[in-house]
Amino acid sequence: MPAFGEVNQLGGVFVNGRPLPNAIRLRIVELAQLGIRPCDISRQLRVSHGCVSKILARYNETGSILPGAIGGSKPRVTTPTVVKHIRTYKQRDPGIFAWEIRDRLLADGVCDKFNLPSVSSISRILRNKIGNLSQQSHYESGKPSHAPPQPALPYNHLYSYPSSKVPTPPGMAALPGHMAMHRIWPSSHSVTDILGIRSITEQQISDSPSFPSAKLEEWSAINRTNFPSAACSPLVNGVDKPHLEPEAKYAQTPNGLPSTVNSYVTPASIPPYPPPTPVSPYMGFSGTSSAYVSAHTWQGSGSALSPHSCDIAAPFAFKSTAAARDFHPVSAAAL
DNA sequence: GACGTCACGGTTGAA
DNA sequence: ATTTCAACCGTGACG
Repeated sequence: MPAFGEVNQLGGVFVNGRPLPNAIRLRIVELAQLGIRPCDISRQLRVSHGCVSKILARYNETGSILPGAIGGSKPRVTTPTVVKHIRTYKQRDPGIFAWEIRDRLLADGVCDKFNLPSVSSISRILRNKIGNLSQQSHYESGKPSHAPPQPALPYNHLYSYPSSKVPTPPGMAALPGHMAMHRIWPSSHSVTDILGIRSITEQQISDSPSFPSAKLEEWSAINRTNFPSAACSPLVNGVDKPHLEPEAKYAQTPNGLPSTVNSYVTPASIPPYPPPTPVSPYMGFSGTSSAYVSAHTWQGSGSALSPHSCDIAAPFAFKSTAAARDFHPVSAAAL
């Protein structure tokens, strides 16, 4: 369980161990593209400069503003296909050693050096998944390559999550100048379908607490981190801390925009610095939505980003089946 | 003063 | 159901 939020040296609230809300991530990139210096962005959004630096660096590298995939295990190398081959090798030569199997997997092109299971993994497979072949083989022989049923999807596919460690795939050009998150999506859905473009992104960007989790599903399919509560919970200085600001949490503007992002400076009206208030971390999110809404010009203001406003927004089809999970229990508890 | 980097303490989720 | 472990996080400090 995350703490109830901590306040950094700049007065911003953050949740240790958790990514910044996407609204803030977006703002960081937006402001940077407007020519605002990272140090100013840091002060303005009350995010540590190290974090700003990291987010901008990642954005420059991957085109994504989204955080990497948190948690989970490394992609499995012992896919059903590999297991099947191991089984075959073992059936053909019950006395085969694990290291021999390993060599054969490589030689036969079943695996390459990057996904070749370790000898210990192979041993484990032999022990746990294949077991006693002398008993199993005749049973198996009648079955057409009945490898372990799951998972149907290759793990590597699933793990094509956006991450600095997962550079832009060869076929997918980076799209500097706007957030090209869609390029990392393996989904067969159209980008528009996935993203829902503005309607979704506006909610997302504004961290609508009521964001329909269904719209987040795609993301969870490619990201081990089902998108954090940030995507659907209210912000406190950009941090989802419903309990900190229960009222602001549900404050929504007439057009459906929650009041969360409004405290960020909009590109069209960026003062060099935020009020040097010794900010209550919650202050910025007190629900004064009007500022953001009325000055909601970051999309159409002719800013450097505006030509790609949809593209900017697009990446924010944050998907998370866990988003609701993350958020609601917290808010429920807070209430 | 600005900024890149990294140790740290933290969260997460598959195995 | 619980534990382990390796992924990621943002902060804060250093250079």
